[in-house]
Amino acid sequence: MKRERASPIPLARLLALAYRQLIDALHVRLAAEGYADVRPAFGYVLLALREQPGTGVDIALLLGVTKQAASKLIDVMERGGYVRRKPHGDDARAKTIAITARGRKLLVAVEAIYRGLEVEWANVTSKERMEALRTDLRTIVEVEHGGQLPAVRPTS
Amino acid sequence: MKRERASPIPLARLLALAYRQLIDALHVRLAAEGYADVRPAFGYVLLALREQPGTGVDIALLLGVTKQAASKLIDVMERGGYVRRKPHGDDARAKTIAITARGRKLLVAVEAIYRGLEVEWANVTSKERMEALRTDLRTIVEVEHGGQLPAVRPTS
DNA sequence: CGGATATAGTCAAGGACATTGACTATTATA
DNA sequence: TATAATAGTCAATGTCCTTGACTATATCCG
Repeated sequence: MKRERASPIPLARLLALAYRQLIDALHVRLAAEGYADVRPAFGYVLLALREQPGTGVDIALLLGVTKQAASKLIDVMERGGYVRRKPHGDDARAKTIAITARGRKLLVAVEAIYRGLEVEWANVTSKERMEALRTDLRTIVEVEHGGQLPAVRPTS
Repeated sequence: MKRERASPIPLARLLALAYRQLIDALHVRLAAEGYADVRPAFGYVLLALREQPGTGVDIALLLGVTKQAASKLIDVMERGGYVRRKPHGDDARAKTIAITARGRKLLVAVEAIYRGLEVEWANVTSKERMEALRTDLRTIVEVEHGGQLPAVRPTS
């Protein structure tokens, strides 16, 4: 016990490290399953499109980036076969971006990997503590944003 | 209760949102105190240099980036007056990077802000839950890295 | 000892990924 | 129906990181 007094590890650092750990492990395992071209933002987009298709602007708002950035991301996702652009029925300016079968398969793979990772985490704490972690983080984020989960903005 | 069954919010998303929330609030408050030029990586560097000076390579390893990237960051931090480069006593190739008085003041300000933010978080959960959060995150990260906290790599 | 090799730091070029700005086509408004 | 707002794209730029190349100094080892 040299000097435990110095400085507790900043919570921000712990959050960053835990996040990176999760994301890095996810992408390692995805690559092993044949999804080597997946970028972190893909998941957020596909999760939104799983329920129903959306426009480029929808996705820009979802991610909290400009529509130009969203457009480029969709380019990449479309090249990878995860989404498809189609003409929009009601609005000739807009395009409908829809998830593809491959996109849905990716989501299923991601969810399986996340389940595995969360089990691993629960093994070093406990099922209850992991539940509390999830609940508390959600509460904290929602309170700050008036009960709604905000856009993601994965990086910074 | 429409469809609660759909999909639980991924833990990764909660971690990312909580992290951003903390970092964004920190920088807003720092700017209000006259530290508008502070970048997220500053804190990690200053925290390491608070105990003792280090070299550029030390900082590159700390951040998990190349020494070129570290060098540029140090340029910025030196321009801001938070660190100072000095010739290294023992090694004429190396330079000693030391924290300045302004750097120390910034750390004190950061810590005060973090304390305030963690109190705010504890107000929406509880002191005990926040303690558990910190403990569990630390455990999870340490277990994955053999009992040691790894480098930061803030973004990605 | 002294030549091969490793290391600290920097400069330069390029890449990844975002931004702002400008533009077209279409839709909504007044 | 003129005017303003909106969806999408292209181009240029900015930030921050990387790889590659280089100099100066330190260390290793035959």
